[in-house]
Amino acid sequence: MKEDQDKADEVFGFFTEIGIINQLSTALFAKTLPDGVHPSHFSILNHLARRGDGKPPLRIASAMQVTKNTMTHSLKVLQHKGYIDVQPDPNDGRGKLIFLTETGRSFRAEAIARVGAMIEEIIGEDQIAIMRRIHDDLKQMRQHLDENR
Amino acid sequence: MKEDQDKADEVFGFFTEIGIINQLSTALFAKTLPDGVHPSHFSILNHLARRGDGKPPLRIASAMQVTKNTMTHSLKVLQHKGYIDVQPDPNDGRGKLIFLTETGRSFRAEAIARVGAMIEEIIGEDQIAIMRRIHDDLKQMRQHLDENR
DNA sequence: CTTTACTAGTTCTATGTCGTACTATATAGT
DNA sequence: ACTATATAGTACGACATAGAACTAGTAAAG
Repeated sequence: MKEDQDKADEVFGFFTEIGIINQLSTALFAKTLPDGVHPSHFSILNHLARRGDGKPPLRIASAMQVTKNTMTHSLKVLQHKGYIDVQPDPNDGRGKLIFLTETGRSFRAEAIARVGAMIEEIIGEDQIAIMRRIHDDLKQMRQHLDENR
Repeated sequence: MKEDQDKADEVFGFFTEIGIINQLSTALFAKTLPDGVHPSHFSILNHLARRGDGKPPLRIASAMQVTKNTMTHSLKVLQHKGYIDVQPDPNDGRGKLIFLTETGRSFRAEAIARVGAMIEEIIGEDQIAIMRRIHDDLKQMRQHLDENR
């Protein structure tokens, strides 16, 4: 019983640490982004730019690990800001396809530049070393949680 | 320039992984808690039980890494559920002190039991090993971010 | 074909969190 | 003592996110 408690404490402490790091990095990121754009919204633009646009919302939602409800909302915001273009899927009457606009691409470029500058300022050699050291372990942990949810 | 881009990608990828792990673990945790109690609310009860109650909201807020606004809201919920007791601070006319009720303590005990069972089911030797391996690095990263926000 | 089951997206509602502004009390500077 | 500044907590509004119920279109079974 005592050991169970210790184990629970260890697990709890670990995920608490993860949560705090996530909170701090997200806040830092949000402060850096222009025009009050939320990190999750930037992530969508970034995903579309890197992996290619013209994808349906549901695909993007699963890639971003959010529900489709959230994606509907986020896309509405991005569309209203003129960063994306929403078109019907010609092959599926229910579906839609999301495209980056030129405005969206240049916004992303500017955001990347700002974030890059922030990273230069805050993330040093030590932090990069930590990231490299634990990256594989984190990936494995993520996969395990993903498979057991 | 190319190297800057690579570095930014690496940093971005790292925090993305952290974010996903946080999201998955929080969701898992939330599903396990009884009575629809939010993880952050459980954390408050847990904190009071472990570190001792009779503390002012602001102290709890800084320990939980949330703003005092959020703490006001969370405490209102916990008070409404009868898990905590809010009393004026006799030494400070502005302040309040938060105490766990018996209901709150037994709720926490039940939650601990459920979470413990969930952990037994999902977190194996490999995961514990990962946690131990990277714990110090995570702590260091958290401290660095905390000092540079 | 027709019916049934599934999938894509939206709407509505609820909730946790934060930012800003505010009140009330406490402390420091003069 | 008095004034200025700081601190504890609250009120209000904004927003990202999730769950449940719903619409519309697709696919599979008979």
